[in-house]
Amino acid sequence: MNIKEIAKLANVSVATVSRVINKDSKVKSATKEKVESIMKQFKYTPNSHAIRLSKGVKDKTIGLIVPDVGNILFSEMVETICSRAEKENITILLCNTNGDYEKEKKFIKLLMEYRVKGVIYIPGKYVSQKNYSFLNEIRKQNIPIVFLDRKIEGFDFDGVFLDNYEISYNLTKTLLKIKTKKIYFISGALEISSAYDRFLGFKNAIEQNNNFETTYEIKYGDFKFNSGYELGEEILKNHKDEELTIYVANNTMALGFFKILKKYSKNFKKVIIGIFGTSEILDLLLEDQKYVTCKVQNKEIAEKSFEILLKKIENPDLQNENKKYILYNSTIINKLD
Amino acid sequence: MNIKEIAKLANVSVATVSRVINKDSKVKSATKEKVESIMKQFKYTPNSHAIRLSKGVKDKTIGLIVPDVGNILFSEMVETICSRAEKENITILLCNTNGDYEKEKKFIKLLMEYRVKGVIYIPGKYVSQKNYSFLNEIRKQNIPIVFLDRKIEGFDFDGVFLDNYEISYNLTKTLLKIKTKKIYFISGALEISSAYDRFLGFKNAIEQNNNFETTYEIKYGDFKFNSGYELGEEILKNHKDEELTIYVANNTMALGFFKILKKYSKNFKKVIIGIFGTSEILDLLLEDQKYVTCKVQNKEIAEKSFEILLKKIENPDLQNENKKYILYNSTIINKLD
DNA sequence: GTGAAAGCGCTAACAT
DNA sequence: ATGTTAGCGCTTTCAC
Repeated sequence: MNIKEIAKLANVSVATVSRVINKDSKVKSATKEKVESIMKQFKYTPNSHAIRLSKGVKDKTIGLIVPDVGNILFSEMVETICSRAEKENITILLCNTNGDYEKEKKFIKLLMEYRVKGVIYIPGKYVSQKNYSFLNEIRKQNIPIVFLDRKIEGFDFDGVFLDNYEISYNLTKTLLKIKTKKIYFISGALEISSAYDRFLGFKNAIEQNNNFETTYEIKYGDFKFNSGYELGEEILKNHKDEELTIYVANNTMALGFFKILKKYSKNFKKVIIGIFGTSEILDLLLEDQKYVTCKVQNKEIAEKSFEILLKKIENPDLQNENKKYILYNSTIINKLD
Repeated sequence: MNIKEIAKLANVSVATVSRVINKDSKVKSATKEKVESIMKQFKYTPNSHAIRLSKGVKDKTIGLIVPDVGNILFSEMVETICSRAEKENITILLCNTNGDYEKEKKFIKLLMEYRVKGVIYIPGKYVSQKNYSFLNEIRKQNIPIVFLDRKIEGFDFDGVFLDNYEISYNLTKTLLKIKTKKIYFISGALEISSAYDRFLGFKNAIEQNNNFETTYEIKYGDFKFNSGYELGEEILKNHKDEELTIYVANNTMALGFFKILKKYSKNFKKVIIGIFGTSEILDLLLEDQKYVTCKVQNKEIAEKSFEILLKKIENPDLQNENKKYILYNSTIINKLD
């Protein structure tokens, strides 16, 4: 149903219909009502592209692909990007993927169709069996894309990340200052690049810094509260020693771990905790603990990713320049004594 | 710069340029390169509306206006709405306002220009001196709009909210079961409808349920962590009695309050806390406390707002039907003994 | 391999 | 107060 058909049905010209739509000029109220009733009857809604094309409106929109806006880590990134975008009069199409491959693919295609000016992409898991060629397609369209926080192997795009490996390595090294037989590692899914790099940093730090005196055991979680709680319980209920050393790969799981730790804490004389990332609340909870942590610069990397994207949007000639991978390091916060 | 001009500069037809843009058919590589270099040189990017108009693509987008996506309360709402929207193949334009009137106005106008199919609107403060006539304009365009969580006085739109008054009234009533001389109320800005209704429920509960034996003092915060901390300190450092009763109007401020309470807790024998809303982390912190709280159904109201919007989008005839204001009540969680 | 031209659905200037 | 019509910038069929 388009304006022409409405016009015909109402026995008026398209111009009149257009006027009615836009509550514009002086249309006789009789005709106005007739047109409106026809529009209603046929559930007509004007085509936004036609309107905007004829009005000469161009718009700057970018796509923002996020695993889970409900997660405070990402929502802070989204907020940062929104605020910067607003200043540039750039509008944001928000795509929440749940970390799901199919949705990521669907959204990328959608954004291409929308002809967005650029994309900031926080992937979920990278599954090597899956086909990520949709990333090639978007490149062919010359739409700049910047990875944020997590990467997909094998694609040469710009990206801004935490230096997960390095930070985790240093954090573990600090943790090892307290001699322990064993460290439990509560990990995120290793298909997520950040989780993998954190694990790798942890593993290498152990292997390179203690002559293998310390062993470790890894538990696979999903970066969420409950998995910290549940994996924590698995560990706590089976651990007989009065000393416990544990490394939790993100702060949300750490909160879950704390919840269960409270229940079991009487069993342990000494609990040492390493946590990748902290937060105001975590600090509160950790007050009486011995722990090692670091600040996660999520807002900073989000902002940086936007700046890079902006530059690419404004200078399409840079599009095929060398891609930038930027890593943000972070100082270790040592509260071991 | 448009396709025609590019064509002219490259000495080819628009059709050829179009083919180059779309990496489409067999274009001689010489011509292809020539066209591409011209496009690059003039920073040409095709007009998305023209493309989509000619391709016959229609899109369903809605606008989502939020004070602060970085706030977990709202980000959970956003997540809920995103997920539902994705199922309906509806795309979301995210507008982060910072609670700022000017931005709200700007975004509403933007969304009208975009001809979005509908809007979900979480306002910031309602300032009666400001001019909210942009809401009339969007109504004239027949774009359905649903208020979420907070309202603007004087506009007859659909909306879904917590029953802030009722819940707060009940919460306070429960709190009053413990006799106290005075209750401190850490409030949000009263220009925010939810904050105001919570205060009103609190006030009326006190006045109606204790023959005015209990007095109260209100402190004005901004619903954020720091304001719980700072207002908490104001209260704690001046309160001489060993008993303290306090009502915090949202859970984020409650966390801030906890932080400062830890510092002062030795001064008090008995601290009773009322908190509007809770969370997994708050529960953790409250474990050894006497408190009254309630679950805030933020996801539920978000989902409901989407359902209402969807119905309006699908049945434009309902557009001018009676507006719905839906209030979500919540049971009080009583941990006083 | 390339071009000419119709058409996508609307707006807005100009006519009447 | 209403109609006619030339665009808006692109895609796509059909010719060549």
